[in-house]
Amino acid sequence: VPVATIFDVAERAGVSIKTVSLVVNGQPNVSMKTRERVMKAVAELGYRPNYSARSLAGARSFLIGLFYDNPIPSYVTAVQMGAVACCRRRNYHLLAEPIDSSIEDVDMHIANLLTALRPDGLILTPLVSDNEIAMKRIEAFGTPYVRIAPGADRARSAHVLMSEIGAAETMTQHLIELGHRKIGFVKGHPQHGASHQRLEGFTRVMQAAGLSVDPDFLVQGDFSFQSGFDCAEKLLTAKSKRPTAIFSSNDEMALGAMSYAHRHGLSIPSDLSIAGFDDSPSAKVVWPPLTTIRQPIFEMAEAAAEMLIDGKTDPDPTGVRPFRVLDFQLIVRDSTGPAPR
Amino acid sequence: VPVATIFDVAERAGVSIKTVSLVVNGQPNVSMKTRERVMKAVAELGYRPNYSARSLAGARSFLIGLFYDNPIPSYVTAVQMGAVACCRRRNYHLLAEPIDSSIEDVDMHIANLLTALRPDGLILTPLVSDNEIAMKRIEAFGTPYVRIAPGADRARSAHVLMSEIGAAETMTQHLIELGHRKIGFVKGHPQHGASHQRLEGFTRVMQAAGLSVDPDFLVQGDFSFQSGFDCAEKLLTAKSKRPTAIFSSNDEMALGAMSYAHRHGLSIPSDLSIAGFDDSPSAKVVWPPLTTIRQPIFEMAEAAAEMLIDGKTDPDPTGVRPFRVLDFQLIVRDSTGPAPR
DNA sequence: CTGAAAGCGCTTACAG
DNA sequence: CTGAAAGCGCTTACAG
Repeated sequence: VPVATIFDVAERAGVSIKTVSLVVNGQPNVSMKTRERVMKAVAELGYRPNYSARSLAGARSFLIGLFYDNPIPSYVTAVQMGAVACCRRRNYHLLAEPIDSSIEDVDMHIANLLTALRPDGLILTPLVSDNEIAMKRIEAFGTPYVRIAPGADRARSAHVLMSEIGAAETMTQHLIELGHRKIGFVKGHPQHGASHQRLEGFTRVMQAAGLSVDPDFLVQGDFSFQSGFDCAEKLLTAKSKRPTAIFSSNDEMALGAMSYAHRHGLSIPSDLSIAGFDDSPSAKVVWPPLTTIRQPIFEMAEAAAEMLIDGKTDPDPTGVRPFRVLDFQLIVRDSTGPAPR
Repeated sequence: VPVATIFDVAERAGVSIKTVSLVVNGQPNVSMKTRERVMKAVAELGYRPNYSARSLAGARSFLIGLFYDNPIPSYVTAVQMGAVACCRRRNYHLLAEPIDSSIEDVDMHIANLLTALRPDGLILTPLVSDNEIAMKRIEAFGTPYVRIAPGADRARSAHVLMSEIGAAETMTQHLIELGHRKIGFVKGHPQHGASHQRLEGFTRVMQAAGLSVDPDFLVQGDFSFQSGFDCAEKLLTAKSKRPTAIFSSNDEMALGAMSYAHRHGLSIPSDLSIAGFDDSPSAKVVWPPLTTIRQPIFEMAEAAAEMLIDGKTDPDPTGVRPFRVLDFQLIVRDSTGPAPR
């Protein structure tokens, strides 16, 4: 199918292709008159610049890569929708790159993508945002990147996050206010830096309230439903001392814990309160609906894409990298209630 | 960052760039000796062909576009993972393009993508796979496309599907075997062609079993959790005659129906059986676990990408378009049981 | 089986 | 404010 090129536009508008290029790219220094003539020709011919040619000739590819490695579909989808929303407004496109960060070929995948496609920027979501190999490779190549919810070493790159600690503190406070004293905590995936912070928030508030954190009440999950189920078993199986509430580092594991409780005849929240983290769509779906923390995932991804496209990723003169902090929100539903007795 | 080009490789291997191009693209007609010399140089320099240059000079962009408009994250993610799996093997990349097919600018989005990025092929998933405007525009441009689960007009394009009718028949049979006679059916999104077929399968088996399909037992949903909730209300509110089982056109609505049942003290499956369609991750998560149909979504997307990359989308001499049929599977869990009384 | 050369559709110094 | 021209890194007839 024949498509209008920059030459066709130039001819129709009676200018050189240079001028067309300036207009199409929104550069200043073109007279109003000329600009209008060009825009008219563009519209009439339905001209759209060829990305490959642009990328080859110029410094931009108009492509943003999104690397993700997160087993939760709702998270992945929300990130993507947010990033695409921004890309659309700016005429960029999004390359979806699922990464298995457990595999060593993260390195090769990334090298491939960078040298072959030359994206203008990269968004890294957990667990990739804490992946040393990935960051090293990207930095060596010099492509700008912004991390979403980095777990550590924040100064290393531009990033967008919410206060994981604050959110965990808020939830813990909520449980304590309901009268819970023995609270079990289900940790997230060990490589997910942000979930260490969630644990920290939990611990801080417990200690501030004068409540000891029993090591038996701290169990290691991996964000999966199954691990939530298993952790609940560990927490609830010791009859002598069992928690009256479980705070899980994400919703998926909270659902697993809930499923365990159901199977063993515990009713929620009268026997056991359960709280999650994420506000995934299933949080509203389960029975009873889950008390959780709303993460502004869509907005975080949107902000990340924006920083990239605006070129706002370099450190300022004092060496500080740009970052954006978005707000979380405690969502109280029916899965948490007053402590029994 | 300086990167090796085809000239660097040619120089190092002592051949012309033409030869390098042939080798890199796996063309025949290069002597074993030359081929090896080139491959060695490629490896030593870490050469990776630039996609923009390739796309501009040649006929291929090595890009596949995935258009989707489906509110269910697990569906979207599965499709994407399947498509990416195939793309990776073949050195293609996936452009993620969420489409709001209710909006009229579907047309412009697609035109933009096609003329600007020149993808080598397009995958359409519901509801885009039944979108007339989208198909017209793509056909006008001449880009190969394959539809996943097209609802109608199958001959129009290459496609991959599973037997929606057969799956619905199987599920309906399952319910009848459990003794259910009054079965409510929750229809899917009206623009989702495949869900018309699910209704057809349901109707067929009901009639074959000599059971009338009460029009009051057919309610219109839109695939959302909320609509499932509302439909359950409609079905269960008439006290005189209420179904003993509900067959929902997707899992999400089945979960909504389940939530309604819970809120109104109906226990599942002893008072009411509920069946879904999809086998989404939440089907295992809810309580009780949901009886459903497993759709091979990942595999369907993988097959679609494969057809595109293999160039197997044109009609054969007799005019038949290629298509692939994958198998569904009935997954019986605890949400369906013997009919009450 | 392999070379030399044109050309894909842009951007961007270099002039004016 | 605008032109003429080089060049980005490939593919692909055209020759041999």
